[in-house]
Amino acid sequence: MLSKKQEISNCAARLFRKKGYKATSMRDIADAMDMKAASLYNHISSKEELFSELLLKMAKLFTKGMEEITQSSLSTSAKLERLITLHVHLTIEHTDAISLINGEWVHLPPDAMNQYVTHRDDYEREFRTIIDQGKQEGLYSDIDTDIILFSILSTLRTLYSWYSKNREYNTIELENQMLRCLLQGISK
Amino acid sequence: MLSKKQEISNCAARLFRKKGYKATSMRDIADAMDMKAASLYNHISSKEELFSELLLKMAKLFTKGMEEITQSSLSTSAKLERLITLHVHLTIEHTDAISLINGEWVHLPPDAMNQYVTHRDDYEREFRTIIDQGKQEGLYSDIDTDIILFSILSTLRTLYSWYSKNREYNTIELENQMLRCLLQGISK
DNA sequence: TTCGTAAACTAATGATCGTTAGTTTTGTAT
DNA sequence: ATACAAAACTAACGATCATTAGTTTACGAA
Repeated sequence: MLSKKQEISNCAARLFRKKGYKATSMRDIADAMDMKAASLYNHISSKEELFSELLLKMAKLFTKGMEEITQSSLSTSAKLERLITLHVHLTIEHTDAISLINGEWVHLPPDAMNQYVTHRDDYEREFRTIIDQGKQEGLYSDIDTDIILFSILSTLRTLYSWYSKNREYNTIELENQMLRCLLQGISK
Repeated sequence: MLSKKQEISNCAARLFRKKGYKATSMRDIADAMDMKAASLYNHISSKEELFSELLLKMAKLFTKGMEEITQSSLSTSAKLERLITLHVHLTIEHTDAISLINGEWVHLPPDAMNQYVTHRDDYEREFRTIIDQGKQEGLYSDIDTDIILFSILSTLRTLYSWYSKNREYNTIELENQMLRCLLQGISK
């Protein structure tokens, strides 16, 4: 069974996603939890912290996943494939919270913002390293690494919105199609 | 020379992008324009309308571009290429306003929301039709059309954020790399 | 049953929001 | 110079916000 705080967190993630952080009031969250706004403060300390914890939790999951991949002895191409499936898995398991990564992170308070941006920059740097390594090994085309990185990440980071409308999609099949689409491209 | 209303609109687009619609106050916009908030109302009628006009203007530009492409006699592959360059051009010319398309559109008031969603759905339907046509012609792989569409659109719709950090990129070269990346994929 | 605490409640505070009313300034055409 | 309108200003409105203080209820342990 989930703790009340966890319930509130899940509830907030859903509302932050639907209406945005600023447009979601504590009263909105309380209504969805069937309580009064003031009662929320028996379980959380502030709206900002509720939000920060959601985003930093996701950032840490990505950092952890990236560490496991970079420290593995997998081939470069296998590492990139693992990165794609990491995004697919985290998207399926944390659909609401992951949606906040794309735009809502700008509302983080300064301290959480710094932590978040550090996680994000580190993640992107490691991602870029893997692509560069693959290019050196002759695996990938000579398109600008930054463009490849941006293209793959923008698709993976938006997957949550597509997945929400297609939840019946088999996880393995979704992984498979994403891998083919992002690696081989759409041309025959 | 730009009208004052146009100046306010550009200014608002920049702030809405940076801080989000809800987090941007009329006083923020006024400060950036070097006036008082109340004075803005000599030129605009409300914050909501200012925002709606920005988003609907972009939606109409995409609808117009799509119409010109679908009504042309170009080959299917050329049509898809033109769609990609359409996104590149609109991104370069309306970087701030286009950024609102991804997440901020949820704050549209009901009437503008209906118009916006209609534009968006029509656009996606036509995009899908072109991809399906290409598959029938044997041009593209048999990956789920929805996944191809989502993958291409998510990249094109996020291009503004990448472009903002790489404005020195030559327009033609950017188009070229996007076309290669989205059509041929990254594998050699 | 009683005690103690966790968690709900009501009520209110100060801040900020979009917007309006009423007034003054600015700039231009006569 | 004068008249007039456009556009700036000050001041304030009602609404809503996150949060706090103080109080009551619910409930398991003794």
